[in-house]
Formats: sequence, C-alpha cells, structure tokens
Amino acid sequence: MAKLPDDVPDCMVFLLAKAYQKAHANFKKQLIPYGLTNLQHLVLEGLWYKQGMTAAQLGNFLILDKATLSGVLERMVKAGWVEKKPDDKDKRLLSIHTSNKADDLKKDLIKERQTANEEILKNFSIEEKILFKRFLADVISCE
Amino acid sequence: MAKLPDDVPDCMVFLLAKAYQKAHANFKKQLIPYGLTNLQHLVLEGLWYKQGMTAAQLGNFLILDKATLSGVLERMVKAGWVEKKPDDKDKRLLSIHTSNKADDLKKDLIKERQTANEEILKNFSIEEKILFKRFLADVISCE
DNA sequence: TCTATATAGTTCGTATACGAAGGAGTTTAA
DNA sequence: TTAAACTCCTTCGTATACGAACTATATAGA
Repeated sequence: MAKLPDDVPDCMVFLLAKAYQKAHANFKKQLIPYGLTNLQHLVLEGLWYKQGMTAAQLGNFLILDKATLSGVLERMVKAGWVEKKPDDKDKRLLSIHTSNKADDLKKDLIKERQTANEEILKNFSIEEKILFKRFLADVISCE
Repeated sequence: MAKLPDDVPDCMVFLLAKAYQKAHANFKKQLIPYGLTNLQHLVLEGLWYKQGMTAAQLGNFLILDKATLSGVLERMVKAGWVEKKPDDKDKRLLSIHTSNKADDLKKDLIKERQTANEEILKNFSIEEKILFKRFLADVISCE
C-alpha cells in the first residue's frame, strides 16, 4: 500500500477510495479473531446505539442499502450475532436485537474500533483530526 | 444520504466509508451513459497514464488486488475497452492496452472525473481542498 | 369499503473486493 | 543443470454493494 506514484493522483474519487480501502483492510484484520466482518461490526454498533430498530431504520441510520442489509442480517442471525423479532402491530416490520453473544463482546469490539481510529489518525494533530472529520462529514452530508 | 444522525459518528472508519460511498455513487451515475463502471474507468485512466502496463504493474499502480483486476480486465476485454497482449520474452506477462473505442472517449471520460471531483469539493475553499487531499494521501501512504 | 399508493423485506443479477490455492513460466543457487 | 523459490495470472469461495422486480402489509382517499 505504501508505494503510490510519487504524485499521488490529485483525484478525490481515487483518494477517498484508497483511504477507505486502507482503513477497511486494517480494521478487517483486527476483526478476524472475532469472526466478524466490518459490516457486521457496524451493524452491532448501530444496534448498541439504538436497540430494536427495524431493518429499515437501521439501514437509514447506517446508510445501508436494504438489499445489502437483508443479506448481512441473514448471515448475522445464522451466526448468532442478532435476532429478528416480528412486530405484532405491523407485520411488515422486523425489530433487530443484538444477542448475548454479541453483548458479551461489546466492550472489546468498541475498543477495537477506537484502536482502528487512533491508528488511522496517529500522525495527525488535534486540530487536523477535527478538520479531517469535518471535511468528511461535509462530503457525506452535502446537498 | 442527507440524514445522518445529528452527531455524525466521530468514527473515522465510518466517515471514510460513507464519504467514499457517496463519491462512488455519484460518479457511478455519471458513468452509466458510457456503460462503464467506476473500476473500469479507473483502469482506463491508469492505462492512459502509462499504456501497455502488465496486469501486475497496473494493479500495483492503482492499488488493486490481482484477483479483482483479473476479473475486471476479463469483462473489459469482452466489452472491447482494452486488449491483452502476451509478452514474447516472458510468457507470464500480459501487456494491457486501451482500445480505440476507449481512446475515442478519453477526453469525455477524463472530463467526467474532473466534474465528479469538483462536485465533491464544491463547498471547500482552495486551502481546504489542498489540506483535505493531503490528509487523505497521508492516510493512504502512512507506514 | 375498496382501490390506488406506499412501505418493509426478500430475492435476483452483476460487479467489485480479496484471501487462498493452483498452473505455467522464470530465476536463483548449489 | 536442475530443483527450490519466485512471479504472473487465473480460479474459487465468501461477503459486500446496489438497481430492479416481487410479495406482503398498511394506509390514504374516493
């Protein structure tokens, strides 16, 4: 990953893709011991933020396509990370909950994310960290 | 894409993923009329930078896994965007070249990328643009 | 109340990603 | 020179992504 052409392309599409690619790959390695993928970890964090969200709410919260979410939830149910509870009032809804297996690892898993974030920003000053996050949030929320 | 929780997560892994997701989705729409995917466009830009690279060189240059590259090149050959030329001296090598079909669209396709980049950075000042790119390049090249 | 519309999830098809293993060709070293 | 080590590329398996079509359910409005 270290050897970019000397003039790292002056292209935001490329820079964002490769910065994400690297952060994703590093975090992926950290999660291997847990048997979790990055996306599955994200789903758990989302549910710990607000337990019992429906699949639609979760997708909205985490900016995930419903088709993508449907697949990952199926695998997470099979692996025992989450449970789907049908709603009595509205039979279309599925309320998603983390399992005990997941909750037991909550502290460790959140710690892993913090470690990953520190690793990404280890060479940045406090001011730069704040600015960087603001820039990214602006890109995401723009329009 | 606009409705993040008010406190956009203070998590770099998430911010990088979603900023990339948005940039990728926007550029994807721009490329639909050409029948090109984002990755296929990237491959063409790589070859225009240095025509005739081997698959390995191209993957190294664009930071692409060889397995990913093998698949996309196969589809691009099939669609007539690139050609593979075996090397006479080293029979393991495949020299990749853009087709006339691709070269005819070169100006337009490069313009599309520029438009996409401008869109991403439209709300940033000159100083912020430079800083943002430096931050991303630092993340990519770190270590 | 009954139909048009809208929403929640699933499923399908295609295209990345990428670890792992494999086949073919090349280099290195004893 | 020849076997071990390397390199290039392909193939396979699994997991995202996401547009599109589909089923089931709910709600709005005539």
